[in-house]
Amino acid sequence: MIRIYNTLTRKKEEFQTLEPGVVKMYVCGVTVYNDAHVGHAMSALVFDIIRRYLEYRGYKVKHVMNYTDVDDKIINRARQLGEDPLKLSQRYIEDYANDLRNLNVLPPTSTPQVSKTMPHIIQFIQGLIEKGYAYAAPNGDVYFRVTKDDDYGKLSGRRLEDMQAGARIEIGEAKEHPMDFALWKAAKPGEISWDSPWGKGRPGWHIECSAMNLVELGEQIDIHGGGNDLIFPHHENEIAQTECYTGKPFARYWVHNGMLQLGGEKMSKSLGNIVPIKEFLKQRDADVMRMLVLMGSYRAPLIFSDETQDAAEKSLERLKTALRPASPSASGLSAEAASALAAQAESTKQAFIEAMDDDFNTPLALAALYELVKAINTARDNGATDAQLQPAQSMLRELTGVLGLRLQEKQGSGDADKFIDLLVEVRSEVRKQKLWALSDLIRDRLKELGVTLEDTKDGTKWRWS
RNA sequence: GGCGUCGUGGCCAAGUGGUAAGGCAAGGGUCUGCAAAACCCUCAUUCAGGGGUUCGAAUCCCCUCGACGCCUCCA
Repeated sequence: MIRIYNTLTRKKEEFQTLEPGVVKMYVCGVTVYNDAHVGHAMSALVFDIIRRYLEYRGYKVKHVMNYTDVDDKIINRARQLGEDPLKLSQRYIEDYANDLRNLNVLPPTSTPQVSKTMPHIIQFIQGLIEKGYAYAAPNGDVYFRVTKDDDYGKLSGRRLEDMQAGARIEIGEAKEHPMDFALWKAAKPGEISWDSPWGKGRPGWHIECSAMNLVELGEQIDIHGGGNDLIFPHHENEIAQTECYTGKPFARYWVHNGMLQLGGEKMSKSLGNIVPIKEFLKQRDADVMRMLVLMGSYRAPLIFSDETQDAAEKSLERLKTALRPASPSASGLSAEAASALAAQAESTKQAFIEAMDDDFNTPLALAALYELVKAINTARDNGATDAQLQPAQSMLRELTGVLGLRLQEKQGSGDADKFIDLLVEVRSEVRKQKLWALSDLIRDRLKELGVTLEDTKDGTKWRWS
């Protein structure tokens, strides 16, 4: 039985889907106006891992991730660049999709865009007005009437009175209540706009997700996800809109990932302390970013530093060692030892599932994998053949695959490999003559070039590092 | 000011009532010409601090201190 922490109830709950065997999952994507950073990557990775695990457990997952392609920031950026806003956002949509691909994130089953959902958004707003949950102001804006929604604030645990106490709220003249929020914004001169019953304009931020959910997944969904910075106001307002419109509970489980921290602060575009995904991938393998996410709880802040990245990289190395082949001169394992290894593979799988079932406890799941790593390496040291290692290694591949790790050995560039082979061969001759200084020089210099040599009783092995 | 999350060894981190997982780093050992990798051993009487509940608390309650997120766009 899978248990998931639900932000709405602040508790772990048993996971039961609306429809047996099918998970409807909606995850808030990004606003596309510049390069996505590793904080976005964290969120994408968290929900990719959740999706992969649910699929592993036999669910069919409908994974919807939206693109906000109509927004103030996009309009401003487009104006700066003298570019059409929708062309600009389209460019960044492709760019982000590419970043996700490079991070080995499975493509969502659907990626709706605001600009392509306009009729549904307008219809949604119309419906809210008809039911008295929204009103059109004289200036052409349409607002949601928070006072009409009895349980407004239930997701973030706020009360309207508390929020009014906040000093930073400005009372818009057109609003009935200071916390009323825009469903539709009247167009300013020269701005991109769409026709509506309330004049030319564009949707407010929150309504798009309500509308896309309805179009893509229906009135009720299983999982609604996103970063915990979206809990208020975005998801709060989404619940309000959708539940007032449909009269039904919206999402069963609200799942929020913690923020990625750089230098003790949240990484965000507005703070400017960002590391773009592309920059990260120039320095490190995609697995490193994923490992970083796996090493901590998805709900907790993730510390992004050179130290944590190094640790993630080393941990990956450790997983990879277990996948290396047996010694060619292996004498074979006793039947007893071989079956012990098979037993370890099975118990690791059970422990892995148990850990992941408990709110996707990836650190605990990794601990289970390291047990298998140790068992495999010990078996190899004790003379296991490839055939004997294979079942356990397949299990390790299977489980790390569920987490989305590729665990590929580093590749060199182009034709270098055969020259390294040659160099290693020459060095072996040098070693036979016990010319240690020369042979160590070759090893050290290759190390500097990113090639690690290991002298074993089966000869010298090398790999890119 | 309000709401929320949280504070576990040098670093990352699991554990939410039964006596501290795991990874990285570090030290010692086996192996090696020396390394590397692997394997073995060591590494928190203690869980921010102070009270309380309990036979028993890192885990529950209260207080204090501190960090982070949200209350404005934000994954």
